[in-house]
Amino acid sequence: MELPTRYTPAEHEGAIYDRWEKSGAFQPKAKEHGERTFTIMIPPPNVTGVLHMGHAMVGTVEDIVIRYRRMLGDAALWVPGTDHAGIATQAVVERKLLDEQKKTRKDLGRPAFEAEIWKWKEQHGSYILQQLRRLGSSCDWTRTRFTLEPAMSRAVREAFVRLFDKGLVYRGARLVNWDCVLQTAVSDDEIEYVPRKDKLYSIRYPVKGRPGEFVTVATTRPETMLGDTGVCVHPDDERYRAYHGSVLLLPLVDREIPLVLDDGVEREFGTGAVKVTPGHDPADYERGAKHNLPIINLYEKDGRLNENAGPYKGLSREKARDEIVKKLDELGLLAKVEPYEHNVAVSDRSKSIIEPLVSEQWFVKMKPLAGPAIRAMQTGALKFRPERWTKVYLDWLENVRDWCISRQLWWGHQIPVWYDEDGVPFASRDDVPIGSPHPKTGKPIVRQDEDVLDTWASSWLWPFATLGWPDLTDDLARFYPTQFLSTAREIIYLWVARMVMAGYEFLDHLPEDQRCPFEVCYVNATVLDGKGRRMSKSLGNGIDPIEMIDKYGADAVRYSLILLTKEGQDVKLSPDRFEQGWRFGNKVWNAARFVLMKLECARGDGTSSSAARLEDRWILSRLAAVREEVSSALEQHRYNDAATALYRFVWNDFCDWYLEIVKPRLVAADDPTAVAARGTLARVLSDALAMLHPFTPYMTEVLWQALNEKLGRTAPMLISGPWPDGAGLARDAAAESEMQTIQDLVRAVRSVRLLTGIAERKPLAAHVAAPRAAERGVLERHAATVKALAFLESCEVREAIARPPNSAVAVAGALEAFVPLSEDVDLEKLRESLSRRAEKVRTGIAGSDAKLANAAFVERADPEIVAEERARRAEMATELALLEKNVAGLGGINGKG
RNA sequence: GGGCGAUUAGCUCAGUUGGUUAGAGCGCUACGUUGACAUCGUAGAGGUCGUAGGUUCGAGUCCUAUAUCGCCCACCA
Repeated sequence: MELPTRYTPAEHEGAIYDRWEKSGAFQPKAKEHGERTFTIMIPPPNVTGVLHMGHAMVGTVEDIVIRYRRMLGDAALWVPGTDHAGIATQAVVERKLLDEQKKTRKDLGRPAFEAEIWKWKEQHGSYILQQLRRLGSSCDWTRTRFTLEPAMSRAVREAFVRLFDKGLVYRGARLVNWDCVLQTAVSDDEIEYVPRKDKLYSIRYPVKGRPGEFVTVATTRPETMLGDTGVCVHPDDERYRAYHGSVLLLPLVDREIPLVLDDGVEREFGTGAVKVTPGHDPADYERGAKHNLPIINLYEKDGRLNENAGPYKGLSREKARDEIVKKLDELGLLAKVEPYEHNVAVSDRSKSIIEPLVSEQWFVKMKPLAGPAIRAMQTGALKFRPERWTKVYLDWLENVRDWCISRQLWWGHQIPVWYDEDGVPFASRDDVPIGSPHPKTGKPIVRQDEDVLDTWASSWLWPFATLGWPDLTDDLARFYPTQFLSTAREIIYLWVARMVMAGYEFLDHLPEDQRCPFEVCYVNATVLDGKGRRMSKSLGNGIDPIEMIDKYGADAVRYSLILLTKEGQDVKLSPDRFEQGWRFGNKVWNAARFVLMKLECARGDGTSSSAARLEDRWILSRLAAVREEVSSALEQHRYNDAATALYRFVWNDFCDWYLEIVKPRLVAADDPTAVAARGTLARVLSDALAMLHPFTPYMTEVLWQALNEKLGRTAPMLISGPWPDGAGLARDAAAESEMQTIQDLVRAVRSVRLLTGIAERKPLAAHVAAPRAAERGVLERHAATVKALAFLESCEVREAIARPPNSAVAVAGALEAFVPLSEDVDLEKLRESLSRRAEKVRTGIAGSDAKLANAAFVERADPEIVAEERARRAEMATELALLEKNVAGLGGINGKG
């Protein structure tokens, strides 16, 4: 089979992926004694989701890791799946319903609406997983999970009931973050603060019994005054000393509210007097509780004012604000309005302004769960990459607050709590029929709690629920705990920390040191746009990974992402950045194509291990080096270092030098030395493809098949490995050093050509002065190589040579190469170049002298370092002498002399 | 208010425990195409490593301060 000049991803990717999947390669291999398992659980994307660069990044890292472990021979398992994403999904389907049928979910009713969502999920729910396949993700699709499937429900109920029975979950009326659009509570972690230009209103509250006297308060939300039940001032604030113990008259409603002393009040801010609205402000809620102030709830679930707002009942928050400000102004109670910038709490999902309000919700006590998750860090059971996230994780856990887990939604796990006629709750693993007796009170059960659980209350069970928990399945025993989690920093609190808590809390059949759900949490880079901004839908600056895959191929997208991304460091990405990966792929493809063409001439011997020739020894030494580098980088999660090492090896060492050296011999099919070269070629290409496979799986698989076919080898697919074991490979310092001499001379001669304008391929005669016997030997033995690479028709090497008349010269270390010129050539550029080089070397010598002249350095530095410094200094001096001699020699008119 | 990250070539970024004359890709300049690849090759120009101190024989690398940009947490009405 002849490979085409261009690799066309679209022609291969689908077919290769099918073959991998059908072969069962994505599934962990059969269980064997003493096996090592390696498990990754995907961070389940929202079932409504569309693949973005963040997913691509996380997915690429995961796939590199799982492919590497699979090739190493581990029983590797990567479990895929999606998250039902309560609010997000419900919102999508509600919108669709409204658009298509002009109906709300309430029009449909709960069962019909839920059916509608399931229908939507069946149709669209695997979209993002299909996209992950395009990326090459080698997940075990036979185990695809969904956080709302029945098996997950069992796990969720089990977890809830256990917490309920231990008293770690409770129901109570608390001030929660209320999303007025979605009409549900959301947790503290689901809101964000956005800066907003607003107004600060100062309002006069009349003092009872002192006509004409006021206490003035400042607020950004005047409409909440209707819920005020007190005003706080600092006890030492002289301005208000006269009013201590006074009662104020709340304007508009004339409610009597006390002036309360609280040393938590900032005297400098505003007027130093704070209105207290315990029902609608978290800080006021606490102040109110401290001073026993009543709570007044002003709002309906949709954010309109309720009957407690008196004449303003039914108005929206905004409308009420306008009306109230207007009225206060009329009454002369509006003291001041000034522009003010502050942070406003906004719901992550609906982007609507959060209204804090008091309602009955379910909460999880977090403190007891946090302890083991903190210990996991201390015992080393859990590690973050980069390590700095450890602190972020611990800070959150140490200050963790109770978690509001009930949501007033229909899409989710309905809370497994039933109430008797007195409202006494009862948590159950199984459905409880209405009318059956409450196990504690004996009274009939009348209803199930209507709320559903926060999505994270199912996804925190993901690492073990996906393996069958609460049943103690074989899978659970075999694959838990997992080894690696690749994720985004936004969900360290929401998901990562909670999974760790859940692992310790619920897997109590395991010894404590085996409960942590993953060993390493790799926090990925955040992908920014070319201008350094976050990619977001609203900015429209996102780059669609699928579009990039269509254009450049999955391998190029993966490779580019990894090459650009140092461990966890944000990356600015513009579409053209994918070209680097694409170019590299093209290079690999063509190098392999060339090798395969030449292997065709091999007479069955592709495995010769005798690599006596220098270039063979050299490239195998480089291969040994890169193999060690890549393996160690992968083990240490330095993926970009691994990718870079491979890039340099393939492009610079293999293509630029090795292939160029062996090319002439390969072309001459009857050259007996070509056999050894072919053995080397096969070995290097094999190992390089294997090491590249985790990064660029598709192309390497195609080439691997072609290589094996050419060699008559029956090998399994590359996806199954093996990872190169380095057998027979070792660093060869002598070969690397000899090769260095050749490269130095060749580069020097090429440079001379360009600086003197001699055509690159015009044959030249070179006279090389090589005072050192070792270098002389190398150049003599490898004269053919040097001549071919530098396009020399002859290359005479001697210990010393006087510069021939009218010749150009190159200096490389202790080597001098003279090239006699047949025509009149301007040597000025060459002289400048030598001068520049001399200047650089002089700088080096000066630095070196400064060091060596420093007695402290010679005495205190490592003797090895000092010896190296002396050697380096001597080398530089040798080179400088040659440079200076030749600069002077070229000094005449056109260098003739 | 607290914490974290970034600051190195025109651009985007590497630089692993302090130790050569600070690197890569892109871009730029010059030259080059009859056979792996012009999506290529060869050579080259280009940087007082944000600033100021300090530690050290020696600092892009460690410490302190500071500036600018970004992110996270908390949040004062």
